[in-house]
Amino acid sequence: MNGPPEQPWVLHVDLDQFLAAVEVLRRPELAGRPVIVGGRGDPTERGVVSTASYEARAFGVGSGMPLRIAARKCPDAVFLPVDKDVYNEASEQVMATLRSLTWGGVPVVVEVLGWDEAFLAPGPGHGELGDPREWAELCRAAVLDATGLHCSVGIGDNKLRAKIATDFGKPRGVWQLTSDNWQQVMGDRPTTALWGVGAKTAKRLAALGIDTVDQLAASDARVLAAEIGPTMGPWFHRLGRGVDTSPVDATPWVPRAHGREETFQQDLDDWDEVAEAVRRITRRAVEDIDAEGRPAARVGLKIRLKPFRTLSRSLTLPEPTNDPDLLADAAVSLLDRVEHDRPVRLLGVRLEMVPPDGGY
DNA sequence: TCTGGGGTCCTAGGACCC
DNA sequence: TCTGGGGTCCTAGGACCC
Repeated sequence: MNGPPEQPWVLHVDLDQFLAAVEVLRRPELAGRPVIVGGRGDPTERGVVSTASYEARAFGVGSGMPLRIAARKCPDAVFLPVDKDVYNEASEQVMATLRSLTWGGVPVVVEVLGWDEAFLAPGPGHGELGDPREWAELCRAAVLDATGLHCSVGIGDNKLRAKIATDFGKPRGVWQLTSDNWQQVMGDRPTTALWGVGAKTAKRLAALGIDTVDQLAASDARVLAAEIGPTMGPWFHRLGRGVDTSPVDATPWVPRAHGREETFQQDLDDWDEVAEAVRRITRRAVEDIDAEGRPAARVGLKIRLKPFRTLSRSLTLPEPTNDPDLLADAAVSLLDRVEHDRPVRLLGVRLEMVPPDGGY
């Protein structure tokens, strides 16, 4: 089954090694060198790799890897700090370029997925669309021309298939995945090849005798519903068949929450210091909800203890507020619900905002 | 060897109400 | 003496994604 009939094709555009590419763009002398962006750019600190350039990936460096390990694998790499403002700016330039495109005589619909990804579909009332591969190449050329950044494009008959297709096209390529070749391309692959199936879910499915996409597609949806849940079970079953009817939707994304967190270079033993850190991190989170213009309705605390264990605590405020002191007090009060018996490695404060139309 | 920081959505159980 | 059935809200935690 495909997406909605008015969107016969969906494209997924994904920038190649986005953070590293943006850094090379402003420092051309780095071209061809292994570049690793992550943390504060100091591989002796606690932190992980956000993006490694293809040159660095050749040494076995990848996203999520601790910077210290990355430095061991690739000692000659250039380590750079994450510079959000610059990536935001580059991202907006890319998205503006995509929004300016037309297909079938009308503007495309663009759904932004993050810094470096977007879904595209022909807009309502479009005319003849031609070969989507040709259009995908035009799209790649437009992004390169406007920003100097390379991207890959997945073509699908729905969002799910377009998204999965992109990986096969990387880097700097185009790949098409539809109901015609879904089973041939995906059938023998493990369930983790699907968007939304991670290691934990794969293990649960394996316990039901489901290891491959084919087996998931052939499974009994009622059994999955009973074993995994009435919502997730049938959804996984649809994933196995590549079914997705959700439209590409240009409605601007409305954030529901903002959070800040911090991993300490040295674990905190002193719980007065922990409380102080909670206050400091809360104030930073308040900046984000202030920028949004909506007060917080709930406060959540995330705390990682050593040995490695992550806890969360949360509460609903009596009244929504953006008062930094009230929010800091609320966040600190959540510490009372955590045993003070182990050193703290990470603290996070999450503020859930009042919905924009919700009122209160 | 050590495991970031920013998010979203779903589930399950308890409290509470009618 | 036995405590239904439906609904909402709150909290903790799991899983996943980029």
